[in-house]
Amino acid sequence: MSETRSAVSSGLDPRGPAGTNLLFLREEQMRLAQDMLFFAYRDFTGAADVILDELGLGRAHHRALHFIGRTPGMTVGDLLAILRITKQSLARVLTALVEQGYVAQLPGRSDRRQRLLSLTDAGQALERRLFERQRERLAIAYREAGGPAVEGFRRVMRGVMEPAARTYIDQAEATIRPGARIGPRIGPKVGP
Amino acid sequence: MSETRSAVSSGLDPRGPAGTNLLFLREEQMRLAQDMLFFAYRDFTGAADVILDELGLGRAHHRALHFIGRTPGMTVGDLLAILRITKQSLARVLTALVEQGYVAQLPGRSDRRQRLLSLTDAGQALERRLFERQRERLAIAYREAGGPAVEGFRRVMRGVMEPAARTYIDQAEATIRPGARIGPRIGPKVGP
DNA sequence: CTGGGTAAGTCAACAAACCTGTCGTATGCT
DNA sequence: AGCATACGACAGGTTTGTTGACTTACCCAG
Repeated sequence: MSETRSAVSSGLDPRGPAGTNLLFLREEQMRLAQDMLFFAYRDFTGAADVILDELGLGRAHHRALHFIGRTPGMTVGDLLAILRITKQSLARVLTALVEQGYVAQLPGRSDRRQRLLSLTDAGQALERRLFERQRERLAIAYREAGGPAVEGFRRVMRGVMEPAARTYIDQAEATIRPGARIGPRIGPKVGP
Repeated sequence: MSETRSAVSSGLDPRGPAGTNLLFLREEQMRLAQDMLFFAYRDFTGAADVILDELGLGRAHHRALHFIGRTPGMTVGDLLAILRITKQSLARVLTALVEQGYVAQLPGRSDRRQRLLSLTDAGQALERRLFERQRERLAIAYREAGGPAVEGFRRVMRGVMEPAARTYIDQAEATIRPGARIGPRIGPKVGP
């Protein structure tokens, strides 16, 4: 079943020699990107679902787990700003993760109102299991596409994001490639 | 506050000239891709939310609208296979779109059990409005990244998807670039 | 033409993951 | 002391997804 057949019947035969309607091509290009973002995100996130289901957790939990693992010691507010959900939505997910021993909360040293988030050993182990599934997909993609393509991928993805997210990415990238940045130099520190 | 610095405290100073721990870099590379997929998807889909809210529609409606617009004349089953949701979830969205005059259903000619989906004029207009918002983001990304990067982006995104989605993409791509395919040749074509 | 399988719609009940709004507590800053 | 901030919690609501059982209409093969 399913077949997934495309009935691309919309006119505009671009058979003309020099003319080939550039506007049409550009638009098609972008609609294709829409498709791809949907499919890639669907299949990438879906890769971890099996494990998640086993544990009775959802994708929301995975997202929290991922970002806490990325920047241990982050505050609840930071996580809120990244996920763009409300405090209450996060609270539900977070308390579940804390209760099940995946996430630890420690009072901030400089500001004791904060509860700095980090993964416990169990949390790290779980995050790793989830990551491995997604890693497989990504490894396939990177291998098939080749090094230069991966660089292009990064540049486009970066461009789609909002400025704050770019800053996040640039900082993370600086960890692994201390030279050669695309965007403007970034300041010493960042507001949310 | 927030700092957002990754506490890569796990030993192995990659300062060594030739050694630079490739395994670590590869893993960081992939975690970075995880981040980017999240941010890019979040911001890309979010771009259309303003309009959606105005009309009391959600992202589920947008997704349906998009794919129906992409391949007019598709069956409900096709759409189900693409979205990967249940019949009932789709039914809710679809009946709303039909009732509000955005989507038309026509009985199939060869198989009259089917109800072929297409956008009405109003549906096309709405889809275009939604698309324009997302197009802006994409235009920025494409412009900043440059042509070769876009090609790389496509290759990686394609690799992340499941086979069925690749086929879909390959067919859509064949419309705008009849030559030079990466994947295997695809079947004859499909009547609308 | 009859019977079995298929495409789609529908009803009912439920769960996940969001949302708004409000309040309280501890803490920081001026 | 007074106001702002970081976080948690309660109450109630929406969207979007789920399962399962059932109906209607249709295709096709025997």
